[in-house]
Amino acid sequence: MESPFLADCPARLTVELIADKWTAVVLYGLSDGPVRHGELAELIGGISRKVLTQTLRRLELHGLVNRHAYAEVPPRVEYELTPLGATLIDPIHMLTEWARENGEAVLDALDVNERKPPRAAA
Amino acid sequence: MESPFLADCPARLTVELIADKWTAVVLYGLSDGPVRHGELAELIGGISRKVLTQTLRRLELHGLVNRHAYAEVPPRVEYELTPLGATLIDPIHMLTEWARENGEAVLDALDVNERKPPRAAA
DNA sequence: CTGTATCCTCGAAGATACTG
DNA sequence: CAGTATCTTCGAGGATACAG
Repeated sequence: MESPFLADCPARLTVELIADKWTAVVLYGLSDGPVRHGELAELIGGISRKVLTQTLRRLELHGLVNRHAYAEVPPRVEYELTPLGATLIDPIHMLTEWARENGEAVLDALDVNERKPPRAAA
Repeated sequence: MESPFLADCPARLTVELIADKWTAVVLYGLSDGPVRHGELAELIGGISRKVLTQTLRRLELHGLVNRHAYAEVPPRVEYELTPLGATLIDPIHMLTEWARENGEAVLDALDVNERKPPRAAA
């Protein structure tokens, strides 16, 4: 009943780890070194503080990100990739590069296909 | 107000294209050549027909997948990657390879971190 | 500055039954 | 076999206000 080739395979884990609106973007935002919470929020743009925190928490939990809170006033908290997290940057870069190269083509296809009624295919 | 480095960049497009529970898996399932609807469902496992169809439709719309319906009885419909869609396989493979190599480490981290109360960090 | 709590919306995804 | 329609559930993510 269960699944053939991917059901419990680790690949699924990774996909689910990244497959939300922000995770990949957050990781990308951390790829140049430690960043503060607010800084990261601005860098990314469009993400709410709550969701950013949630995302970072999950990444921390999964061992991909380290959180370092400085006992200062005002508070300062920096996040950075763990060595494990850093290894995910390459795959993510592949995706962004793909986008840079093929993003236009996707938009074109979208544009063309939207002019045709859904199932009037040739 | 808007965003710094990724807001409208094509990378976001790709992430959003893949960032759902099934898209990457479906693409992966098509990476070996044309597959029939039901075949694909079984191959993936755990996906409902409805969601599979929806996913394929969106991929078709974005120019990543081709749908070929044969006028037979019983009906046969095959899906396959377009050349554009095929270029996405490499990045996706990167992810699955990452998972194969680091999936365990992630689970370990998860395991360790779950024994500590959330914010009692050292 | 950082983080949490609460409320709310919206769409993804599942179950099921039905059509071509 | 392929696909659609309907109903429902569930959680991600946004807004806001507040706390340390």
